[in-house]
Amino acid sequence: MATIKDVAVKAGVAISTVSAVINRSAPVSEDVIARVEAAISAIGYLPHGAAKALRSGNSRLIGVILPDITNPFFSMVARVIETVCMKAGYMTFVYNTDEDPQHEMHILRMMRMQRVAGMILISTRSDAEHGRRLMAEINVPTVLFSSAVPVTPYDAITLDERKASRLAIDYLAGLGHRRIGVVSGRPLVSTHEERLESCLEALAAHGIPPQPDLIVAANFDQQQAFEATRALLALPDPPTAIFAFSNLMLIGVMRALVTSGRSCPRDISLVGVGDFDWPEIMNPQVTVVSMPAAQMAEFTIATLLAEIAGKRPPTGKRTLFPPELIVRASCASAELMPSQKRRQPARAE
Amino acid sequence: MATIKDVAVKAGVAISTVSAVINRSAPVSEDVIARVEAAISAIGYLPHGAAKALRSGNSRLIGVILPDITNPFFSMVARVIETVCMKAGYMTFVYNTDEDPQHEMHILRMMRMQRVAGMILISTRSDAEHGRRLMAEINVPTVLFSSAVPVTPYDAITLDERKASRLAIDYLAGLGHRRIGVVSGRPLVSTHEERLESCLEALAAHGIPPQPDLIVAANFDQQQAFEATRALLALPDPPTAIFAFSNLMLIGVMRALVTSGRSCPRDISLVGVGDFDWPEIMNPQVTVVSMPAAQMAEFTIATLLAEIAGKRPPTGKRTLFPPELIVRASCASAELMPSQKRRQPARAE
DNA sequence: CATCGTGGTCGAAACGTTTCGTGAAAAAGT
DNA sequence: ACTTTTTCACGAAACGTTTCGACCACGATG
Repeated sequence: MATIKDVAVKAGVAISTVSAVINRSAPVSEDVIARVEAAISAIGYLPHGAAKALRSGNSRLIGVILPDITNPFFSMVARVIETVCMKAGYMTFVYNTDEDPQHEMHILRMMRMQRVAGMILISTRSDAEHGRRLMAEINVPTVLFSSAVPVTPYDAITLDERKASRLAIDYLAGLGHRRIGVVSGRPLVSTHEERLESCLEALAAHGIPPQPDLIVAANFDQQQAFEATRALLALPDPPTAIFAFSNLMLIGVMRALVTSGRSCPRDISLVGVGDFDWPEIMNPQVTVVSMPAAQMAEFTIATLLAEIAGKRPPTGKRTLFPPELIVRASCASAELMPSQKRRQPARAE
Repeated sequence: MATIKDVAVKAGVAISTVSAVINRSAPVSEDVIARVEAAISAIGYLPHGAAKALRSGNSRLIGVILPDITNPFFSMVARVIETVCMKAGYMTFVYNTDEDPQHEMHILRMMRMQRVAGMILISTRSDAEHGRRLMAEINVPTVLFSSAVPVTPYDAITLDERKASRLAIDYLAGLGHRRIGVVSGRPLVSTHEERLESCLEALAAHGIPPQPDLIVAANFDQQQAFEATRALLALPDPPTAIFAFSNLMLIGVMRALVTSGRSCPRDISLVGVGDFDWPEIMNPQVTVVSMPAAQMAEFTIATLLAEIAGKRPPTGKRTLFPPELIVRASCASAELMPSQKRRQPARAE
């Protein structure tokens, strides 16, 4: 491979001069610029990223750590980040954790070895102990997305989780539902904790006491949501509506409904959080609490870039974005439902 | 940040000795190993990736270039690659091209600046001119996935595209369909060209002459497939079945059906290529030609890793994987369809 | 006329590793 | 007891850049 030295001899100038024209870091005469550029394209020179990074102490690399790129929400976020970063002259490493804290630590280590200039961390555990281990491992500008880890000095960008729950529960309760199943996420994840807490508050506000048997945790996992819903439906007095904490879990719930021969919204109503790209092709078209995902992603990467540039120091603050209820066809009034007596408990299995 | 030198002084040994214990690249006494390891964890030393890469000439980086990570097919492939690479001690750069050749070239350049050890290139244009430009830019072990560029020395892993078309057309023709719409991809992409060619062959084998007005190209794009389908449905004599060349385009077709008030499979039958994760929640559940995506991805990365390790030189050969027809509920016998006379042409717009 | 920038160029040091040749000490062979 | 081999540790060079101080020529300033 050609090096900067080859360019220098070909153009008949010093190495440092070539560097100056490449980076426009010092004044160079028109004449020399032309010669150097000619030499560069003549021998097909491409700077060596690692050498640049080593010497300049700036890798121009950004790490993105997320639960699962297979989830359309995260892949969309990753694309936004990639695009913005590329424009700013940064490359991105995107890595999946599957929400496994140990794996997450490993990835963090790899990113630090690459001396990333900054990181975006999505949806990790958020208990204090994990927070401390995280902080020990991170010492690079970082912003948290879609989750809030306590006791960190890092900025966080999230949905207004409490409002999201309220939107869903108010809607369902407004339709007359009193037995509302909640397919929640994973304990210790802030998204889960906050949504769950305000779910209970919203239910209470409608005079509905906590019904522990209707609240199941499915770890933000599609298959677990499927199984949890099967269990919910097998209850002697099953819920008339279900609120699922994520898009993938909503899919799990829907699969459980078709497997059990339930029709939505005739037999049961459904609300999820997180929208889908093509709701028209789903059966039924689901009512969801949507989030301004693209804007959130843009704000996140802008915050990180500003912090890296040293323009804005980390404030440790949290920025909330407002959710929105999108009503489609997966909910019906509780009064219009066929009486629960008429329906048999799901066949034993 | 701590350097290897700090470790060396802390452990009271030479720098080269520390390097030897980190990389197990030379015999070191138990005693010294212990001292060095203690020093490493004491000061929290992490090797500097760029320095390693620069000196050793091995970045341990692999580039993955794909059209769009948002497409579930590609995100799944990316995950498989990430996992396998991580086990082999490589990190991955995943980048989106949106099938834009110019952007693709730019990404290629960035990857070469990072001195990636190898690349996986997915679904690019495959005409000879682009192939030449590509070859000028690439000089690193590479394997092509899901597309074949002619005149390259690189291995390619693809579906057996001809069989995929045959499976779909045989099935549809077997149901009695004679007017079969084809929502194809993008000219110059091998996947498109081969599928289209064998579509025509398969149609001919069933005594169906080419019907140019029923064949539309939608660039593998969901929205374009939507529009193309609208046009197809507005034809005086619309098709009774549609074959879409990709998962996303199939979604576009389905959206067009919904928007036009067509019911599938009553009014029109549908086959796509590429399966969906949760077909149960779709309306209707689609019949598709599926591909063994995970196995293909594993084979691809294994091939690349072997080539990087120098175990297997690039053969320039192409490996085909067999597609499979998965029959679900989106196709009906042409004879059972309401007569086409009874149906009005789609309302003008 | 002496002095002071200033635009343009250069050479060399440094970034944090790996690698290779050297050599001392210990182990093995005669 | 003397060589030969093996084992372990070391020092220094090199990887391809950036960056900084030095230098020179030249026009501007006092």
